[in-house]
Amino acid sequence: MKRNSRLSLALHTLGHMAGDPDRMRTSADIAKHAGTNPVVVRRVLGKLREAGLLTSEKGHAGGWRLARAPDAITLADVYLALDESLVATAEQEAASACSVENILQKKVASVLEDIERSLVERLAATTIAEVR
Amino acid sequence: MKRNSRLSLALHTLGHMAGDPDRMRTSADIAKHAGTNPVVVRRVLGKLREAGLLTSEKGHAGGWRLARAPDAITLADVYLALDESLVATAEQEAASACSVENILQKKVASVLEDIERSLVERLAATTIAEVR
DNA sequence: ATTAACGCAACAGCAAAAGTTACATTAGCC
DNA sequence: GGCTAATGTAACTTTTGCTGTTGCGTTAAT
Repeated sequence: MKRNSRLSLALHTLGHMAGDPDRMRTSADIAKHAGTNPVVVRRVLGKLREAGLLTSEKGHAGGWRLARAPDAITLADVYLALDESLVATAEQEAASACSVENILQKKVASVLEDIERSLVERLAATTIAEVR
Repeated sequence: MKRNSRLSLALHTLGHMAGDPDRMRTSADIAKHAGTNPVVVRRVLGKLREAGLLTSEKGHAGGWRLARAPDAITLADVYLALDESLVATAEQEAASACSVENILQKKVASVLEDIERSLVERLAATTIAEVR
């Protein structure tokens, strides 16, 4: 895998699940297809389960499945579930004694927040049913 | 210093320079004010010099100064000069055999490119003369 | 009871960034 | 001319976050 791979892994997996929603997949299957490790898969998909996008079942015939219809899951849902950001977060620091620093922080933070919002909007326009 | 500190360091320094453009500053002065190391300062400011935003002079009375008027340097100029990105760059990979992956990559890359463009636009709206 | 799955914690390995040291070069100043 | 104070740069160390890995407990189907 590569940098910022959690989102890639998540989207990739959900994309495939969208194409055959009833099939149960094990983390080992998924890992093999994605070229990574089952534990990593469980780590990432676990977050999606917390967010209500996936369900997992333990035991012999266990594995992972979508928790709702593929066209009811957007790329933004996945992105937000992982709470990792594709936009650098402004450094939240105690207000410094230096006014230049304070003004800059406010400016940059406000720009980044807007950008992040608009990123999420854009991602919300596509569902995982549309990526196969 | 903290994560993504090159841009912070650069903006912070240029902000101060904008307030007193004729004063020559040594990397040691700047490092002290920014709580970092002169070599790090030279590394970062060196990129700004390459981009034509700063000039440096060697030798006894050497140091750093703005290369143009403070109101002719935008935050975008600084951001672009450092060619580090606040928006994660889409992974440029050889087209995979997996169509889901290919479609996703295209979608995500296109969103990220738009977002990056709009970030630069937003940063271009503020000059370093406005942050003090 | 066995087997095959997830859940989780702990640790190892790696890569990028920052920090540091060291030294060459340059330019002002006596 | 020699001294001093600055940049330029390379090499190394340290730190940090992420991925990968191992190990083991728990759960459920057969």
